[in-house]
Amino acid sequence: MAKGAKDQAVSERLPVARVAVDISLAHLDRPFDYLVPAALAEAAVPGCRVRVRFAGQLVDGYLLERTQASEHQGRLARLERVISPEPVLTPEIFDLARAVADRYAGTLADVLRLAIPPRHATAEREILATGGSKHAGSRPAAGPWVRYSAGEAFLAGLADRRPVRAAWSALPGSHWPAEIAIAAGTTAAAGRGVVIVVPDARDLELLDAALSGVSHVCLSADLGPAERYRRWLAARRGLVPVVAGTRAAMFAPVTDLGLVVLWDDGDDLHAEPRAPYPNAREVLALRAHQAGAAALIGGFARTAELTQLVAAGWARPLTGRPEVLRQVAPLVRAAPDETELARDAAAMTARLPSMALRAARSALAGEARGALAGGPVLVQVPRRGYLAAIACDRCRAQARCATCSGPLEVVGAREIPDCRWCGAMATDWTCARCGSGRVRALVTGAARTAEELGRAFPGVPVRTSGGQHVLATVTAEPALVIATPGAEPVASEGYAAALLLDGWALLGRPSLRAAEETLRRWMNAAALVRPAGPVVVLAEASLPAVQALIRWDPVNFSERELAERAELGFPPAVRMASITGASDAVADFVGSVGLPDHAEVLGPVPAGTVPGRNAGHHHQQPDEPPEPQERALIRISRREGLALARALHAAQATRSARKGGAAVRVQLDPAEVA
DNA sequence: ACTCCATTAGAA
DNA sequence: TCTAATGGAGTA
Repeated sequence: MAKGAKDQAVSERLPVARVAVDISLAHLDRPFDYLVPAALAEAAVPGCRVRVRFAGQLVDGYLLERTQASEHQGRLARLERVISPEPVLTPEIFDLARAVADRYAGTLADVLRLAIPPRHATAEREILATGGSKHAGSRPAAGPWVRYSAGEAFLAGLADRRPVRAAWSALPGSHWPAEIAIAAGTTAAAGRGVVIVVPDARDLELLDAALSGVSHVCLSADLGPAERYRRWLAARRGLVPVVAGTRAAMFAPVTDLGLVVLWDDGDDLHAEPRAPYPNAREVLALRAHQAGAAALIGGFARTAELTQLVAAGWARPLTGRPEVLRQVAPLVRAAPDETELARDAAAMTARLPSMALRAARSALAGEARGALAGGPVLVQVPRRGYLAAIACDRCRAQARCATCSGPLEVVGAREIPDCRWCGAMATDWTCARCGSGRVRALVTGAARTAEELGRAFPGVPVRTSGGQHVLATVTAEPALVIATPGAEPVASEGYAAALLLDGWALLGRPSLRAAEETLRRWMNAAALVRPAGPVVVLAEASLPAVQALIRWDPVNFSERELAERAELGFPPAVRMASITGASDAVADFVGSVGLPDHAEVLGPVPAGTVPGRNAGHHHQQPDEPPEPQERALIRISRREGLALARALHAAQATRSARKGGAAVRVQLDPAEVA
């Protein structure tokens, strides 16, 4: 039998390769079989990257397994190339990625793009020299964990390699990176791997320092491709047992995973913005479940989702001992915001409640009779996004868009306000209530607040942290530290006091999560204050979120929150899917889904527009009219969540197979539903 | 994105 | 009856 070069011999051993192609079309979301040429027999190992001809073109893919025979009836094509024999897709990560895709009605290809960093050939060739110390340390002492009721039991579980799962409520003032480092060190000393995920680069820095005694690598988005791949490979090759990082590290391939850790699980940075929009909490919980690993998930506050995991019996509370909490909890007082005084930055210092000013003054100066020295005072102010809201100059009603009733804002130095929801310019705005045509800023930014406060405390240094300039730490010197939520620096010896000025902006948002999110931000700031230090919050004391802060009781608050959402039929008590896109596309798609019984369709309703000048879509004309978007929600019981995801995926498959109509975005558990 | 194949319209 | 044109399905 004469054969051309193309028909060269096929591998004798396991001649068939099952390949997942890197194409994110729902109807192609399954393995395809290829023949392994004899020349590639050695390199074509399970998990390696390959290149194959698919539908006439060369595409990347991952080799899933080698088998003896194929089920496929037709002729098999051959692997074109093995990109490298490095098995980057481990069995654990494959199972996880498949489960995440199924959970979120997405494709394996999309999840693998999030999970596996691009290859860097040079980094792959190097013999690794990693940052962390090489040998596994000995088991660390329980240290701060003795202050938690179940702390020692949890560590004992880690040491015994048991899958203990904790819903962690960190004690205020605790140095949480050290507590995580002890849990990680205990797991590593027991010979198992650890994955730790924190919201941002600043948290990662703190954690990196705390992990100095544990062999680890840090993964974050700001590493270059080479360094990123180098560290990721170090974990994959089993050279380091512990990986710490931001969101993408949730997929890090550590050897013999024994513990997953997620800090501050309510932070929206844990939600991946790319399809299929997985959330780190869900991914890590799924991963711990599949790998038989322990889990440590939580923060100072408690999310309804984590409470749901406790209610389902998946995790157990890990909370501070009551007697310890009584000693360390900040002394919170509420100053009601009756006069809308904080909304008017110009008058803010003049009219700041005397309680807040007194607290700040004595904290800066120290207390004469006690041993307490003066120290820094943390002032939490609204984030930039909330700052630029504007109101009617005469009657102070919030200025709203004439088209869609969205809030108006002024961006940068521009004169004309535009709508934050639909983007329409409000050229001829008049107040709907009093008819005035003039607007004023409701609040100004942190910089302005800093300026105003500085004037009220002459001689006291003012530091600001937020936006582009985030401070990681401040010294124990007396100073005013103005920070936006999430950017609060850690004070080396704790803050002498904290003023929480952004309550109205946070609580007033039209969001299902407004109260929970507000409490989370308050607690994250208040937790940085010295034990039993003063905290003043500008909000009505009777509000549940304020009560929870005063009593430092995130668990009870969250349980009520979850119960309330169960009553209203909101996540996480139920599962929700959102379908977004052009209006006919949404209607079309929803109609084509073979919905499971008891699924409930809400809408579709208008959902703003896609901005026409989006830089990401290069072929869109700048003057193209923005396309009106609609959104439908589908609600179903948690039990049937997987069935719904499967149905949505199937509908996407039908749609992508015969390229019918415009794309729709399918999102499970969207961050905002209200 | 590309190919293959079935179906169908058109012309001998 | 043959052939070219067209659309839809499948992609190994």
